[in-house]
Amino acid sequence: MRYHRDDVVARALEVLDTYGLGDLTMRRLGTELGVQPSALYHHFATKQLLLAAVADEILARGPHGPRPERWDDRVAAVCSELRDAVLAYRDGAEVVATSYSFGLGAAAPYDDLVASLAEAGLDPSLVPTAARTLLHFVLGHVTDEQTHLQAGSAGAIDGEPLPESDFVAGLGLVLDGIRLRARGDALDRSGIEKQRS
Amino acid sequence: MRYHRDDVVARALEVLDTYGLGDLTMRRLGTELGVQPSALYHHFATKQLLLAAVADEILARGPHGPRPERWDDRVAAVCSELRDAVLAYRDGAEVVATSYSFGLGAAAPYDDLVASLAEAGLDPSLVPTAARTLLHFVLGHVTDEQTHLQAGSAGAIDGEPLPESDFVAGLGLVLDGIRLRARGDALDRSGIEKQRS
DNA sequence: ACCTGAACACCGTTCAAGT
DNA sequence: ACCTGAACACCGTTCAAGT
Repeated sequence: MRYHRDDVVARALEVLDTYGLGDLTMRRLGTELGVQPSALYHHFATKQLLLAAVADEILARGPHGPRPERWDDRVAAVCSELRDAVLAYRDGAEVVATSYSFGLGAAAPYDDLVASLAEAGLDPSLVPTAARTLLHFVLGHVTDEQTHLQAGSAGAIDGEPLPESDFVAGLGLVLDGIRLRARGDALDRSGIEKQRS
Repeated sequence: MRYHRDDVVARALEVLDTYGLGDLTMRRLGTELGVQPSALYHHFATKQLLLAAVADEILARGPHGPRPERWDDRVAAVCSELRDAVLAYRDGAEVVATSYSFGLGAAAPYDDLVASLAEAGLDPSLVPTAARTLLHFVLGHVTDEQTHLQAGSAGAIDGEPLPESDFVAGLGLVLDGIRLRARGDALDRSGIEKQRS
């Protein structure tokens, strides 16, 4: 049997979801496809690039609802959809976060956030900062959700499943910090607003 | 030569800082100590637990300035010291973030944040949420800083070094969201404050 | 264009045995 | 208490060669 790049990614996604990231090896994936591990290097130069393609596929398969009109609703929607997308696959958060941190994949949510934040009336130099802050929150939060959920490794704490509302609450914190600056305000250390001149 | 647990951690830290996380293997560390790799399992049951000890040592060696009196200044100080601590060692952010996500190490900054936030006058159910949100921001941001700094791996983007002010700006966003709630306020979607009843 | 077969240079971990 | 020696069951990647 002969495969294309997309077949390899699709099967990698199955292996990931069924056996987890630790068992998604080039050798295991080769076996799964009935092919030598070396054959995979015809499609991807390194395992890291394969994983970046897997990350992008996870995001592409995620929900894509209608984009709300208001910039802050749109930011919230992008973050929620990102969360839903990675939660749909075992270890999805780790795959996407790693790929993002290497600058290889997961550019789409970042670009979406930048586009939405550009309309907020923020100081333009704050837009990339705000976008990355949101991404760090979402990826960190969902990584926690997925690791705490499947406590199994040595010494892992067995926390409760984390209620869905916790994501909304955390996102609300960050979003309010951004909303304040969108109004041109910021809080000083005492929590008293400083009006824009 | 015979070693104690602490000797092993100290040497692991040297290997980490000199050669990076990818070269911090049980075999490499054994060689560095002039000992068989299997000898390390007398001190640590798994590599993961060794890395958790390394993470805790990175934090212990970090700066420990005086704790400001105001809760929000104290939160900012904890976050800044956490950043400084992990930036002091190559791949320090990744080591600490991984250890934290496994629930094995890095509990100290979390506990410090919870203690400070407890005095903020927040709804108590929001305290752990705010603490984790801050941790996600700091660890995500510093991981970015360290990976983008040493662009070297395949396909990595070679972004500029990220100015120090970007950390302060991002932290300010999250902190303002928390400050708003500490006052008993929150912003609705239009950025108009809702007073507590 | 896609794959085989074989090799290179590694991993983490276990375990009986030594001092 | 701390370590050796040897093994088990794996890794990612390269490369000449095949169709």
